[in-house]
Amino acid sequence: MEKEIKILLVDDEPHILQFLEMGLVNEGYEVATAPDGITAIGVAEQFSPHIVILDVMMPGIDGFEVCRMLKKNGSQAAVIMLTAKDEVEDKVKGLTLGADDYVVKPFSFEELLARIQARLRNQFPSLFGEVSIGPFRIDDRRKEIIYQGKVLELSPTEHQLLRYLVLNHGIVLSKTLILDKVWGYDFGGEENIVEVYIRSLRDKLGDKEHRLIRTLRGAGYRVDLL
Amino acid sequence: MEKEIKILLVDDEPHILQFLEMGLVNEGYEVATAPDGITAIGVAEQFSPHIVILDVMMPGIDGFEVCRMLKKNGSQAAVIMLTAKDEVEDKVKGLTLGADDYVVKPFSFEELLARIQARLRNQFPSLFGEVSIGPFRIDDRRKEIIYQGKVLELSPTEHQLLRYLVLNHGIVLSKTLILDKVWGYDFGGEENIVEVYIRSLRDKLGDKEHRLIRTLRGAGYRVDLL
DNA sequence: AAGGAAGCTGAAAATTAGCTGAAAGAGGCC
DNA sequence: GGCCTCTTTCAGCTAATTTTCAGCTTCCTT
Repeated sequence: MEKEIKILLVDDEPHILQFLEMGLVNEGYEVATAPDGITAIGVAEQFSPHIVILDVMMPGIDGFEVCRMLKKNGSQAAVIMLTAKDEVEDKVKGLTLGADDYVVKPFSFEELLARIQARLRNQFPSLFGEVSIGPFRIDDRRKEIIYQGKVLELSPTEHQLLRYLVLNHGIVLSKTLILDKVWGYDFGGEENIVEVYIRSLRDKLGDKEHRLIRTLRGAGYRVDLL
Repeated sequence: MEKEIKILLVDDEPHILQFLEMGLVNEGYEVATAPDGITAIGVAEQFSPHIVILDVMMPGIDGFEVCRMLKKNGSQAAVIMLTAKDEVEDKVKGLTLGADDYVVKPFSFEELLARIQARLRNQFPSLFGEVSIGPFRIDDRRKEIIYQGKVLELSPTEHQLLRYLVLNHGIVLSKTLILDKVWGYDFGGEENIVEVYIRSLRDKLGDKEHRLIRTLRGAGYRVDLL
């Protein structure tokens, strides 16, 4: 597996916090959260995140202040601020105070994700770069998986699943584990969905004999690179 | 066997505690237990476990708090939390407080085992590695047993049984014991099933003379490495 | 050598895991 | 709205696996 990228989320609204956290964990990031500025400073010290996502409007210390303090403490983290539509002039203020990027509420999760990745590429290029594993190449930047030189046409879930399987090739992964890692902890559905997606991947990989993605009855699945 | 891996179990229900302890000891782990959070903190300090398995719901200090305190005390341990189905949002909370993984009750023992091993691999890779015993190699990651260089094709039960026999080679194992360890304490069937499976293993190992898996009439079976 | 207990064996019966195709549901987009 | 893709559920199917069982062999005891 690649090195874990750590993100600290700071927002006073538990809803948003939870929503973002689940989404980001699901994307494979290591996530910590804090409900206010003070906590955030403390957590950041121990957690040393690569990225801090900061709500501007918070009770107590506001986002700008947190940002300033982080930088003062020598944090390497890139800071992305979340700001409401009618606080646009804050943008100027924010940039001068060290924030690296902005996302205006309401925003789509995909947009935030894109910003995060853009930042990471700028700030921590070493963490990036596509991985080649056997006949696979995983290009996170392009969100592509290349198999035997050809780009696979995958749905988002298929992509995540295959990525997870390939990065953990040679290891048996139970359906429950896969469900947790790919679908997330709160997924309420049946394990059968894993089977369905495995099938779809096998189809797209031309793995008719189930040699690439092997089934270990009663145990799970394992990718064997040929 | 990885004899020196230490696990601390914390749960207020004696049933569960005992059940898990037996299972884990059986798997070769060194196990300590604690019935509540306070005790757990104390035990952890002396025992310095590699893994702590924590029930979330406990009288007195709850799992989250214990987790936090452990980390504060500089514990290296990975923390796996046990949480009830309807406490799913706790998952989110837990991860931010330092737990490394979750298992949702009710869970199978196998599932917990898989999580433990996954964690160990992440956190203490040096402790890991497949075991070679005589002509056998047991690779738990791949869930494979190699005999004389060839991968054995085993059903789940066959795999467990052979693994248990080989790890305890040289020791006579009674059918009752085997039944308990491989089939579980609640198995209601006949001991004959052990004979049936032993036979199947002998077949697959080419052990026609019963020299590898020896029968000790009235006592049990013993694996003799040649 | 007979009788009985313990273990072996092959096959049948019962159970279950995983596969599959199709259909229903959920969003997003024009 | 209507159309698209993607996700999820579902039920029937298949085949692997587990379990039972009855008859057989082997070994021990007397």
